[in-house]
Amino acid sequence: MAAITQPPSGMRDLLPEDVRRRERVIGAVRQVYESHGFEPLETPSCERLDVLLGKYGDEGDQLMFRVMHRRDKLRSALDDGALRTDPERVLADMALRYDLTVPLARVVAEHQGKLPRVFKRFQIQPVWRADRPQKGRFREFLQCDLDVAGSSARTVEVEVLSAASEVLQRLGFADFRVRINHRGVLAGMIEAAGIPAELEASTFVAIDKLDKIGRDGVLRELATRGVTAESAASIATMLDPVDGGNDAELARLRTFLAPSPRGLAALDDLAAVLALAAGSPLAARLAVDPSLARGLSYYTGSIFEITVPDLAGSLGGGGRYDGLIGIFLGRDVPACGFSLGLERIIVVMEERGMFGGPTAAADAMVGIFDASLTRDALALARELRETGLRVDLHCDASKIGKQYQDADSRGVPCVALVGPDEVGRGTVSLKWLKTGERAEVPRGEAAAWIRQRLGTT
RNA sequence: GUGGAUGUAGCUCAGUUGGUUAGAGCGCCGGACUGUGGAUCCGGAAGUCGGGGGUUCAAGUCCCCUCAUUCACCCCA
Repeated sequence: MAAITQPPSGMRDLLPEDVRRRERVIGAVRQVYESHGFEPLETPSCERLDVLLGKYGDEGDQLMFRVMHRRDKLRSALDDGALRTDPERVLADMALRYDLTVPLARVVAEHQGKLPRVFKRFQIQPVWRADRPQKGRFREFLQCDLDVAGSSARTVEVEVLSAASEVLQRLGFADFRVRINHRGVLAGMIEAAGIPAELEASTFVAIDKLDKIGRDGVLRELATRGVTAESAASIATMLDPVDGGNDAELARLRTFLAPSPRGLAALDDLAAVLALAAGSPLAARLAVDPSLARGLSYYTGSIFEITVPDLAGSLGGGGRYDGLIGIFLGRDVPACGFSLGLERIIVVMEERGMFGGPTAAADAMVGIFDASLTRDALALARELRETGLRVDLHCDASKIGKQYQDADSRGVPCVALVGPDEVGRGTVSLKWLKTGERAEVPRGEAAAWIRQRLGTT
């Protein structure tokens, strides 16, 4: 039986063209993040299990890829009395990181003395989730995170969202929305609707499905989660859409949240963020949406999500998490961040044809006229490379026509060749494949000839 | 983890109520064309029909299991 050569489910090989596309997108992300004054950070792919568990909610704990104990520790774990009741906890001591936010929180706690009081960091690294793959969802994917730890100023929210939306703008997206809500608003809604606090998390989930299952769907969902019909109806009313934009939405919510001081404070918070964003390119994208909930349990304040019409999930999400670092450090440090999902951005860009044609690996290829002239070909390639051109060398002296064909099939725009005649005259024969133009020029002028055409075609 | 759809050549797909040696287009390789790619023509290679089991005289086709892909749910980037 032949070996299975597919990578593990939900994980992918990236062929050269894939890598080039990703690098283009990553380059844009990095450039924008750096332009906002954020510093790079990298952390290990694994974390201790205790660092990760309990930070994301039950679902998150289950979707973590765990790393088993090795050797003797594995053997003794197999003898552990708790093996049957909690095997995943007993058999594993590490897990692949599930996001980049919890590792950041750990780093802030671990290296507090070495980091600036307000730490603005970006991090572009893969994360792993043992989810079932589907469109735009993978088990290994790259997150592009941007966070500020150490400040509760609302400028942080605006900076983080501005950077994320500038990335998308620069990549050519014209139709994304930045949805924004606040955990305090949600808590206030639940309080005002008379739903007991222990149903809060469950209610979040139901509310979050509004755009997918509609108002009636949310009512049904709330009922199955144990919310009374009266409370559910009250919540549904609070979610009804309003005309007139964000100000009207805030005003409307203010009437519902009157009985909840926490809810009103959260509205003030949201209003502050909107006010700071006013007049910026971000402002036109921002949409207050009381149905946005988000499942990760560490969020405490504003929460955000960026969506486009043609993808069910989001291109990115984030929020404020003022309690997470405190779990590691013992005293709370406010923090807020956003994460763009590289794969999802690429899925949409590919579907929309936003990448254009394939890109070539080299600017020119040097052919080998025959085996006796191999050294001359090597020398020519060297000369051209010294001028900064990307130059491929045909690997052998196959038939000349074949060599031209090889160059063309790889998208290399130019072939340079030295045969016996050229050696005698000190020249190079050049051909520009796209136009068919041919020329024989003195060796020293070959690079200029190529460069001139690279710019124009 | 739950549900649906789909697995035939490198790619896209045909393949009749089960019936001889499983086909096409594109791509690939070679030739026509021994100092120049793309066009045309000619020729060629390429398949454990995802894997295993079953039914049958006979299975790419029917049944079961399994694996993979994909879409949706859950949740999320």
